Amino acid sequence: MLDIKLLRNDVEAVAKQLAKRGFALDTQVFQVLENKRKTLQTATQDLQNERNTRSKSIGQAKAKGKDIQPLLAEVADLGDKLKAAEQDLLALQADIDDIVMGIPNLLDDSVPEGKSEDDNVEVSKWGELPTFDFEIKDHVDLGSPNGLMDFEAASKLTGSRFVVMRAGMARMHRALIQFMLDTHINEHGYTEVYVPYMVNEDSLYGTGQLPKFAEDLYKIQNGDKEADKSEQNYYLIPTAEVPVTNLVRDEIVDADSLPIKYTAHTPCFRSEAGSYGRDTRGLIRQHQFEKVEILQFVKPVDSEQALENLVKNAEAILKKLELPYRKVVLCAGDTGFSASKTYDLEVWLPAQDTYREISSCSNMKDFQARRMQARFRNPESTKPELLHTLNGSGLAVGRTLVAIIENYQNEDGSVRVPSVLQPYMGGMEILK
RNA sequence: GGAGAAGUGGCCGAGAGGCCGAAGGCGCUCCCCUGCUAAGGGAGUACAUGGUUUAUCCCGUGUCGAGGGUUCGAAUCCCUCCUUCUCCGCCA
Repeated sequence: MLDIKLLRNDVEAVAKQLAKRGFALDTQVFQVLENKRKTLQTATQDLQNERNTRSKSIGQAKAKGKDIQPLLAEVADLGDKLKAAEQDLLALQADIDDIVMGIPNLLDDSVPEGKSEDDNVEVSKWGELPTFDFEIKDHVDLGSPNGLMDFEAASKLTGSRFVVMRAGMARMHRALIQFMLDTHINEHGYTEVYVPYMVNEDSLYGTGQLPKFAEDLYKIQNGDKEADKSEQNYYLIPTAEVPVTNLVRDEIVDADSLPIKYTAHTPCFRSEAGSYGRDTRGLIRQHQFEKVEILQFVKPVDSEQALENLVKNAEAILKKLELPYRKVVLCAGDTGFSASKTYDLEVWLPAQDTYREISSCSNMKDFQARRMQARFRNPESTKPELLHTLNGSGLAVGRTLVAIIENYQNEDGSVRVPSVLQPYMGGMEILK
C-alpha cells in the first residue's frame, strides 16, 4: 500500500510514476472521492465532537443531581444524524480503500523502462555453458524411464501439473532442500523458521496477494461446511513469503534486532489460473512445488544494500551447484505488484537452449510493511517507523532439480549428482 | 469435540455505565546527585487518523482481541467471531 499522504499531496506525480509500469491510475476519480472524504469526515467528526461534549455535560449535570431531561431532549436527533454520517463515511472510505489497495508499489529509480519480460536487462552472467557431443534430452525424458519422475501417476492421484518422484529423484529433491537451508543458515546468517502452510486473509492482504490476486490462490473448504463470512477462511500459501513476512505484522521490533533474516522451506500452492497452455511439459509450472525462501526485514536506509546481499545469497546456491545462470533486473512493466525492484536469477536449461527463472528477489520497501503495520522503534526519533521487507527464492527446488538433470546429463541418459549434494545422498554419484 | 476462565499501552497489571486514553510497576528518554560502578531523586513516555504544517506545536476523531448492538454516554452491559489458558475426550 502506498502512503495515502503521497496520494493526497500529489496524485499526478504518483500516477506518472505508476504509468512507467503500465498502471493507469484514475486521478480524477481519486480526487473526487478524496474531496468528498475530506468534507464528510470533518462533518462527521464535528458531530462526534458535539455528542461527546454534550454527553459529558449530561454526566456532570447528573452528578450534581440536576434534572437532565431537558438536556436529553436537546440531543434527541443527534444520534440519527451521526449514524447516517458515519455510515456514509464508512462507505466512502471503503471505496477509497479499494482503489488504494489496488495500486501497485512505486518503482525504484534504478528500474529500467520496459513493457514485458523482453525488456528485462541482463546484469551479469556466471558459469560456462555445458557442451554436449550427443543429442541431449530434457528433464522429462531423462527422469521418466525407471519412473524416477512420474507425471501420469500424479495425474491419476490428483490431476495435471503435479508430479510423483521416486528413489534417487525424490532423494535429490529432498537433498536440495537440506543443502539450501544449511547454506543459508551456516554461511549467510539466516535463522530457519517453520511456518503454517495455510494462512488467513489478513496475512494475504499484508503481503499483497489479496485483494487483487485471489484467483491465483487455493482457498480451503473445511469439510463440507459452507464458507461462512463470519468465520476465518484459510488459504494454501503461494509462497513462504506470506507466512514469514507476516511474522512482523502488527509488531514493533527493537532497532537492535535488525536486520532480521529468516529462511524457510515450504511447499507452495498456485492455481496458475491464466497460464493454461504455458509450460505444460514437465516440472516447470506446477500447482504444488517446494521452495526455500530467504527474507530480510531491515531499516529503510539499509534495504538497497540488503537486496544486493539477498541476491548474492541466492546466487551462492547456483554457484555451489555449478549451474550456469544470469542475473537480470526486471523492467518496469515486468516488476510485480508489491515490489519496488526485482532481480531474477535465470538458470541455463540446455534442452530449452535458454535461461529460465529460478529465483526472484525483491525489495518491497515499506509497501508490505505499511499494509501490515510492521515497524521498528527508531532510537533517534523514539518513534515507530515502517520496516522495509525483502524476499527472494533461494531457490525454487523443482526448477533447480530440472536444471541439474539437464546440465548434468550423460550420453546414456544417466545423470551425475553434483558434488555438494553427494554428502546429502549417502555418497550417490549417479542418480538412480 | 465437551466444560470453564481470560484477552487493557513496548512489557506486566488495575479498572464493574460519565470524573478513563486509562492507576501502579517494569522498560526507555532527558535532567539532578554520587570520583568509577551500584544505588537514589525529578520530569517525560500508546498507536492510528483529520484539520494545519517541510516538520513540530495545537485542536479534533477513533482505538482496551475483532465486528455488531443497547445507551445522551461503553474498556465496563448484550450478541457473533477469533485467540490463549485449564480440565475431559480423541489423535500423530
